[in-house]
Amino acid sequence: MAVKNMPRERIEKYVPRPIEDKWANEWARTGLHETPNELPGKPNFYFLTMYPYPSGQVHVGHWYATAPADCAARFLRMRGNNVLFPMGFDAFGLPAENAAIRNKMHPAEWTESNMAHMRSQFRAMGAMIDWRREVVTCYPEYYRWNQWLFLKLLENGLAYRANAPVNWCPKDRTVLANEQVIGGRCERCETPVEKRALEQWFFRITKYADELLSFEGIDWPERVRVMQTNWIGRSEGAEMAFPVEGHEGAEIRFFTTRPDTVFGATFVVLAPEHPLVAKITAPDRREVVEAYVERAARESEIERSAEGADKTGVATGAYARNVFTDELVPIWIADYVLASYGTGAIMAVPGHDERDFAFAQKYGLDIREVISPDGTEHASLAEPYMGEGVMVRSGELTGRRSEDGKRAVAEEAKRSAIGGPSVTYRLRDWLISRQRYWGTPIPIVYCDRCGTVPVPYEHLPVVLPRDAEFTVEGGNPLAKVDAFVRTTCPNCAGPARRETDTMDTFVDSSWYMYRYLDPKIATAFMDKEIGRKWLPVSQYTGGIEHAILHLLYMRFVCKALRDLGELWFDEPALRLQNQGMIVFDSRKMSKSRGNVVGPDEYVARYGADTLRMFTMFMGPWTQGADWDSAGIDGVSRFLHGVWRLALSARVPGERDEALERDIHRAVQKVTTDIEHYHFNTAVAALMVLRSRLAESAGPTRDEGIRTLLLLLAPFAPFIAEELWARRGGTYSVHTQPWPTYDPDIAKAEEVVLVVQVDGKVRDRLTVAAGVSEDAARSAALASEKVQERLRGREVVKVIVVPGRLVSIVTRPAAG
RNA sequence: GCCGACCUAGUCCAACUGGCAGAGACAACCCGCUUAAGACGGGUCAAGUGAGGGUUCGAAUCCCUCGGUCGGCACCA
Repeated sequence: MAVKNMPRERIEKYVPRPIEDKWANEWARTGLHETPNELPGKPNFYFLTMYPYPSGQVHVGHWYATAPADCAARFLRMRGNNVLFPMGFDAFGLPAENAAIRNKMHPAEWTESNMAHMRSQFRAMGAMIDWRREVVTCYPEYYRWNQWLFLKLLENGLAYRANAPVNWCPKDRTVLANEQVIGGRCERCETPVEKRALEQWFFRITKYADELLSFEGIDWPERVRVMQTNWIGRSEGAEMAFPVEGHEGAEIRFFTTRPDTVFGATFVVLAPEHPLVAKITAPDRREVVEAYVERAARESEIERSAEGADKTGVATGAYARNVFTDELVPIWIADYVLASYGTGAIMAVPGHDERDFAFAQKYGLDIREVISPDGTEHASLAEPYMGEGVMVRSGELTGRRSEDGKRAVAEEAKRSAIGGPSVTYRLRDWLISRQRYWGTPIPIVYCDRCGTVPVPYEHLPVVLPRDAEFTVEGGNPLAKVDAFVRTTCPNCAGPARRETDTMDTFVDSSWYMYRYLDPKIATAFMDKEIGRKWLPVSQYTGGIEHAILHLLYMRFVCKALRDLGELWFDEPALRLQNQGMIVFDSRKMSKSRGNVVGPDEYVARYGADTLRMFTMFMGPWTQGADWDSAGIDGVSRFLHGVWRLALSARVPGERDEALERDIHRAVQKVTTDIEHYHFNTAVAALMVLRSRLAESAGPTRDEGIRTLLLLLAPFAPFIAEELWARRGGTYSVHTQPWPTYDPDIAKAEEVVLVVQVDGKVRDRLTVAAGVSEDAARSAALASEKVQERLRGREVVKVIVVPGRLVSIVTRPAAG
């Protein structure tokens, strides 16, 4: 190759670090990342990415989340939008408290120093963060609005206190939301969770269950929608009640999705925690029942499910009347019935439910067929039949389709005032109380005279006291701070005690996107004037691990605030894009596993630009990746190559139309790839363009280099800025308009047309790109090689795919 | 157990609405540069798409069965 033999030009070596430091300073000095609330002629675009927990270092997981998001945000800015890309810290939470116990350092100090370090790391990354808008949730300026939110919800019946069996983590010594219990274990420390009955505060998210099932008007990934839908778990059916025999007024209420099977309800099962258990248990069964209830309370969910399909239970000795068959059926208790779902009781239909079948078999209870697939009665059932069919042994309803029977039974229940059609959800109300120090104090005071009294709005914030003792024995340090606990009642001025529970940190993150707009405003949770310019969020990105928890709470709070007249939209974020998780050796990275990969050494060795591009190059962003730094050299070589290319001397030559086409193609490819978050293929397109330009000459080469730098800017902002400046471009490359492309130029002039005969490629013809179907067909049929194959055969069919191929189908010629 | 995603060169990954399996990168190998190694630059090599079946002129792509990996849910009545 000609280029190869030319004397190598002496070009200064690319040394990333000094350049990156220089531009980071320059950007800060010139306020390049400060987004105004309005920019004439440019529409606002709110690009939100999930804020991190200030664990102490920005690890590669954060890079994986942030660098591609930043790339997309920068792209949108170059495309003419006024883009807001804020960042903050989810600064409350357990690790700070645990660190306090370990290191004798106050959680506030620990958090503060972590945030300082992480801010500088984000700066090194080059992300276009507008730090003037930073939100830090552990500052009173922030959390006073958590308290305000709590009071608002309380005022409107959306927050309440209840004694409920809750998930208790014995290690963290706090209550957990259902969402924080993974497989019966604490999400954080993996300790088996216990059940405890405690007075706790809840947010009434279930009120919005149905609305949360609708994703209308928002463009969210199917995967997240499915996960949230399953989590909410809407079930349609009927609620009904059977009276308890010999206990006037007592009845067992239950929910069923199969009211059509009620004629097969041969017993009733209560959860061990069901309030009626003590009342109805027969005297001779009392001892056994109490022992069972006690054992069930003691056992963790892990222990319970460890018993697997082997169901346990005891009879109460009491009976209920199945009002449809008019039979007396025994009432049992068993822990396979959950107190927290439906009414905590079921009608058991062993013939048509797997669990009830197993239970009935074990305890010798009646199994009756009431739904038959074909309408014929069977004497016995070898296994339960769960499908639809024809009702049998069902009184007046015998012979009906089970689908109709559902409605008929529910209506009958309504007519006889024992129940009616009903909907139940798997979703439970959101338990927000945490027995920990490092969180938002719940603004409630308990007064002996006035009871539970909300702290008046004008007394907010209830400030978390600084002095607290953090001990290994745990318990809530806040409860031991006398000066905090002891207070006066806002109502009667008498002595009172403060609530010492703090809020779940998911409360903080359920509305932080509103606070970014003006984190300083002291008169409201958000500056609504500014809010109208930005909200709802145009694009939200974040880890798929938040598909349920955070994203559901955030939607709920948005709807609640809307109903309180504080917001004017139904959904907080119009579009959502989830990146996959970054793992190490196929395992989640976590501090406890000690497999967290720190990015700093890579930044030191290769520069931030290389690491940024590498996080985007590893594979499809949505898919996640196994961290393997093996490929990072490829990206590094690419940037070195761009450096040499951009600083090389001009090469004299003619205009190059083929190169021009390649440039337009690259612009097209990179543009559409970023739009679809296909960063990996966009990087590949940049690599192609670089190598094409490296072997080119003339004015088109110069234009191409300019275009390459513009395309590179969102990916590798530092080197792009440096090279742009060195080539005489005006500051900053990041405020230049994004290059445009002409699809006509990008299109190839000539294409290779593949000609198949009976599925085998027989010839390739070079034809003009826009060639008509007819022309393609005749060209193919005219080909000599094709003619050879057609000898003695008859053409049955010719398929033409414009610009791609001609497929000729033949059969032996007749005769 | 149920639901979903994924499985393509040694490795990570591309491939539009079904149309010649390859864009890019790593590794390996070769060449250049170098006293040498490394670094750097240039090049070469490589799979018939997890297995089996089906639909189609044509399947990595659509359908069915099975296997593997990873998620979500998991006694939810």
